[in-house]
Amino acid sequence: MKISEAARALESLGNETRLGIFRTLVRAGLDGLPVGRLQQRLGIPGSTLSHHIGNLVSCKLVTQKREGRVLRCTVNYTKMNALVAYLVKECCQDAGGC
Amino acid sequence: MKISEAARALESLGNETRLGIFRTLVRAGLDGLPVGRLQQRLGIPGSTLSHHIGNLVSCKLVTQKREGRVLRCTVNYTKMNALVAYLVKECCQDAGGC
DNA sequence: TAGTTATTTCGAATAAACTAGAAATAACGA
DNA sequence: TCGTTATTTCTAGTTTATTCGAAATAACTA
Repeated sequence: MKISEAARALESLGNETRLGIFRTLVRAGLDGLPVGRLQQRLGIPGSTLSHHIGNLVSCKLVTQKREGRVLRCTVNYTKMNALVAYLVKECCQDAGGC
Repeated sequence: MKISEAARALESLGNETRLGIFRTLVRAGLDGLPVGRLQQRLGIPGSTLSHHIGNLVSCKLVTQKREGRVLRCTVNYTKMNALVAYLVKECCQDAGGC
């Protein structure tokens, strides 16, 4: 993972509203949640919510799939795990290991 | 860890310059590095570097200790690990487990 | 096709972050 | 105390993010 890609994802999660959306989706698991359900749970105006979800999708932390009238959002666990791994990798390498 | 605290730390890491500083310190391990050494390695103007280090320190991802004329910066591994844990905790809890 | 629900896009106001030069402070050694 | 090195604080210009109402689009149902 490139540093610019990691920074982009961390920046996305570094907004309290987006982190709230993301954490709600993490708890929801593999099935995810429709946008409207997120709106119910979080109480955010639709345009604001859509803007933040778009941000999470654009850096691939969240994926979306249309199901009729509903857009279902799901955490991209592969991306999440890669991001977590990026933060800690090569730890203490310049000092000869932890 | 509160969501506001996690978002604050993620926001800090979500800037490419700061992420570069942080990753350099992660690789440096427990001994960390003086500010000047970071400046040599990263080639950032002093005032900009100081500003970003201050940001990392203010959200406790990095600690500083004066050693004579030099200020040594070290990653707060406890905080780093807590942040990583925050991102993945309660995963799939609303769906009955992963 | 008309109506309804779900969601996005547009637009514009407000707020905040990033950058870096210059000046200030801190700590040491002569 | 003076000079030198290390780092921060000040300041200001520029850029970028956040917010949300209103209007537009998408998909279904009658």
